[in-house]
Amino acid sequence: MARKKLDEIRPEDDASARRTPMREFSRSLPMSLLRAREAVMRQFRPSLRNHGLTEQQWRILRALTAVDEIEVTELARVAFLLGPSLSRILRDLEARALIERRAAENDARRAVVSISAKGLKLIEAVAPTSEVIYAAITKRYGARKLAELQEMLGALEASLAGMGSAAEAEVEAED
Amino acid sequence: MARKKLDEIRPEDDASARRTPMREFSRSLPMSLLRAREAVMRQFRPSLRNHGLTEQQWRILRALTAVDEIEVTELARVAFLLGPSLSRILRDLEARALIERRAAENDARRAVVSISAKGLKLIEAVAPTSEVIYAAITKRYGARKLAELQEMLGALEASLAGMGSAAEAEVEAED
DNA sequence: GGGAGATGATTAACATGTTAAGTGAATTCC
DNA sequence: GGAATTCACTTAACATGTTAATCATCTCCC
Repeated sequence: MARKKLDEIRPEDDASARRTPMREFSRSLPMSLLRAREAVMRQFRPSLRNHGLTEQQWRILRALTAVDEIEVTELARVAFLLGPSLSRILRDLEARALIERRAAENDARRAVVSISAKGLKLIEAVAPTSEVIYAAITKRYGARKLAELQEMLGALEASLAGMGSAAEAEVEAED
Repeated sequence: MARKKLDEIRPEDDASARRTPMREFSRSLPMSLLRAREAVMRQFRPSLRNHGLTEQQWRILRALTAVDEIEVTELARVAFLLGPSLSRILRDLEARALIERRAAENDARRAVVSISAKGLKLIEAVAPTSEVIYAAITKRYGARKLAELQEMLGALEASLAGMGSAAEAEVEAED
């Protein structure tokens, strides 16, 4: 139960002595992506917060400015939110009169959402600051490098798109 | 209030007609990072779930296998979790006897955490599948390209590290 | 045209993200 | 050496992530 104290082993021996060989934790791909995204979002969050918006609310309003109206399912795909999150947020945004919602013409199951005039006004108040931040990031990191990074991220997403979960064998083995 | 109907305008006119010029939403850096990370985590989540672990619980146990024991604050830094999240998760992991906790010797404020034998056993049960998945991702995307991507992500994080929020001027203006 | 299954959206339940406030212990500094 | 401050951690409160279940509609097919 009790494991070796730090002063009984040299730090370099630590990993090899006890562990299943694994990649250094902090260098795993999920952690790299998480830290990079957090570093970026940390720049934007204060400005959004000043305008009473969360990151996800901003994503939704932002997506709505690009279309006249859109069905909820399609909005979820575009804003990259799961249905339940989107349901809650739309309820709140509608209560704040930032969006409008109506039923689809030919299918009572579907709902169609659009941004309101008030929502557009809010977007226009936030957008300039967001652009300034984005420009600052681009300048710091380099426009070319940024484009290359985005291309590589898109390629990663694409290469994993058709990858059936490698855990499937394990699932079956434990059923 | 009412905005143009889709059949009253041509789709190409839509954006330029109403919007503050902004980057195409789906190509923004935060969205690219979010989608890429989700594509990766989608591969791992089923396996973790089979073992009753969330992604964050796994991160914590994983980090604990690399050290003998560690203070909570340092663990938060390594596992990239905020204090409140970590507090809750440690409480749960302790209740499941996957970790052990004690007070620091010279400072009653600090808590020191370590993984238990049961926790180690769980890690060793999950690790092989995780490695298989990681290997599959690496093969699909390319080992060299993956290394390059991680390097670029690290550089992005580093270049933004010292960047005071660009929203500061805005904050002061609205106070 | 009606019942079985599929579909779109919401609700439920639990875990985490995020900021602010609280608590107890150590440090500072006069 | 004690009040004020700082520090480590926890709680609180609210928003979102995640999976499962529910509900209403729609489609298909007999």
